[in-house]
This record gives sequence, C-alpha cells and structure tokens, in this order.
Amino acid sequence: MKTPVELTELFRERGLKVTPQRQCIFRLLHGNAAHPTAEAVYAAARAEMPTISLKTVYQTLNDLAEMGELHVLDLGTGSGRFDPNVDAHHHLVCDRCGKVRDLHVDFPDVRVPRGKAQGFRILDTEVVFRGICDECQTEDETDKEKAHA
Amino acid sequence: MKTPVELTELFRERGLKVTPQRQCIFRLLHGNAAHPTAEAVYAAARAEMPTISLKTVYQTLNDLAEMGELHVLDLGTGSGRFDPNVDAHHHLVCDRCGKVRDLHVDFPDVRVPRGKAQGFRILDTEVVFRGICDECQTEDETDKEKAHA
DNA sequence: TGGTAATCGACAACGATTGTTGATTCCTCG
DNA sequence: CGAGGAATCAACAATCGTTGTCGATTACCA
Ligand SMILES: [Mn+2]
Ligand SMILES: [Mn+2]
Ligand SMILES: [Zn+2]
Ligand SMILES: [Zn+2]
Repeated sequence: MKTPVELTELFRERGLKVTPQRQCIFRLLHGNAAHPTAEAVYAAARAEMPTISLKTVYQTLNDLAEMGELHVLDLGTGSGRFDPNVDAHHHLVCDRCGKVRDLHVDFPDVRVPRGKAQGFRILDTEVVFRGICDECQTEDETDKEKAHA
Repeated sequence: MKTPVELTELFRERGLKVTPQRQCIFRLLHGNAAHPTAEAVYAAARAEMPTISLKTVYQTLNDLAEMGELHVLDLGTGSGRFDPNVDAHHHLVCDRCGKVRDLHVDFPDVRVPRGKAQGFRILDTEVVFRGICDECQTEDETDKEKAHA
C-alpha cells in the first residue's frame, strides 16, 4: 500500500474526497502486518474517532481494495483479512486463534506443470501454511499442567 | 473418503444410525471431484429423495468432516466446499465462477525455512492457484465478439 | 462559497450456516 | 419381532459478516 500522503493524491485524482475518516484508516493500515479484520480496523479507528461508523470503514477498505492498494484474504477464519502488503508473499495461519503472519519466501518451483492446468489461465499463486501459533501452543501446555494438578 | 459400504460400518461403530438420507449422501460424495457446496449436495440429493432437508445434509457433511472422511475448503467463494479426497493435493480455483479443480502435484520444496516459522507448529500446507477457467475464458471471448459486432 | 460527496445513526436485508420445536419415522439391538 | 431412542421433517428463528437504505448533517475542494 502507498503512504497516506500518496493515497491522498490518489483519492483526489479519482474524484474521491479525502476525509479525516479515510486518512485515519490510511494511517492505521500503513505498514500494518497484522492482517486485521474490518472490525479490528473499526475498533482501532474508534480509538481516534469515536463516532466513525463501521459502514465508513468498510467503504474505505473496499475503495482501497478496488484500487489494488489492499488485498482481501479469505483464509477460512470467518471474516475477511485486509493486507496492505500487495507484494507477492505467503502466510502462516493459526487454526486456533486465526492469527495471520507473513512469510516472505519465494517458491520458484510452485507452478502448475504443463498439461495439468485443465484449461485454467493462472493469475495468482498462494501458499498457506496452517498450524498452531506460539501463543496457542503455550495455552495448550498451561492447560495440560492444570490437568495434572 | 471411504466407500459407502465402509462408511456404513464406521457410522454404526460410532453409534450413528445409517439412514437412507445418509447413504444417499455417501453415494453422492464418493469419488466426487467437483468440490460441491452444501447446497449442491442438497440439490443432488433431492433429485433422489425429494423430501430430504438441508439440515440433514449439513448434519451428515459435518459428521463426515468430524470423522476426517471429508475436508471442508474455504476458498473465498462464499460457501464451504466439501472435498471427499483427503489425500494431500492442491487446487485450481476460478476467480470468476468459483469452480475448483484438483491438482495432484507434490511440491517438496514448499516448506517454511528454519527460523521463519515465527513460533508456528505447521500442520498443513495448501497451495491455491487462482485464475480463470476454460469456460469463463470462452465467455470472455464471446463477449468480445459481441462487442465488435 | 456553493455544489456535492461523504458521513452518521439506526435499522433492515443478505447468504451461509446453525439452532429450535414438536411430531413422525424408522434404524438397530436384543 | 418389538421397543427404545436416534434421526428426520417442516417451519421457523437466530447467528455472523457484510452490504443496503434512509434522511439529515457535515465538510471537502474546484
Ligand atoms: Mn500478508
Ligand atoms: Mn480437492
Ligand atoms: Zn493462535
Ligand atoms: Zn470459471
């Protein structure tokens, strides 16, 4: 995603107004690697602007996604995750708590072999590693200790 | 997924009754590579049993998933896709129509490099190739021709 | 400064999935 | 075979995430 200043330009060029609500969301997302849900962005925005509406948050997130400044990930965690990092990368997903972490590794061998594409024109390749995050593993161990006691 | 006959055994062992509705779903799923939604299974089942309820379909699909006989894929196509093929494989997904095809290729290089796992214990690796399927490409071309005319 | 886009609140609606009820069917085990 | 209990049905309501609608108000920006 571009910087808040660049996004301000971009929105104006497109005839979209640059409101404080939108600028707030620009700032919250810039460099954000937490892959927040819309609700999470909403919560963070309300800390600065108590009257911002969830509708406005969705509106701005969708605008950014349409411009290609944001990717929406559907990783089976119930709700969409917004990713301001639009460069090619992959993800680690916690099956327990839904946490999403970036994995910046290139897998040059991951291609559909000739003759196996079944007519598809491939536009994108995602690798998703699913498992249990550190925090959820610690929880599990704590539970075991309690069970012993 | 096991064969309908084996699933009949398995259900009985678990104290679950083997009803005609469940057997119908066993048959519909066995060897099914279409990755159907619950609604699609429901539609196919109703062709044989007009009074089967959507509730019963979900119930049976969830039972099979809990037993590990079925995988539920969330590929961002709006609804869950049920996959009776529980062996390791990957998927081609059409961004336009949601079609899902199997890709039986092993990618041995696709592993999280040591030191990049960020505390995750990895349990599963999925590769998803997104693009446009053959049918949707043909549609596009037809549209172009119409535009020229 | 004015025209118009954006926002707000308060609520309804959506699609996918799950829950509830009470009546009915029918599988399974002895 | 017969009894007991699970499963199913229909007909709803409810959930969650997301989008739509409304009229009134705000405020961006050419
Ligand atoms: Mn990311
Ligand atoms: Mn598959
Ligand atoms: Zn976790
Ligand atoms: Zn398609």
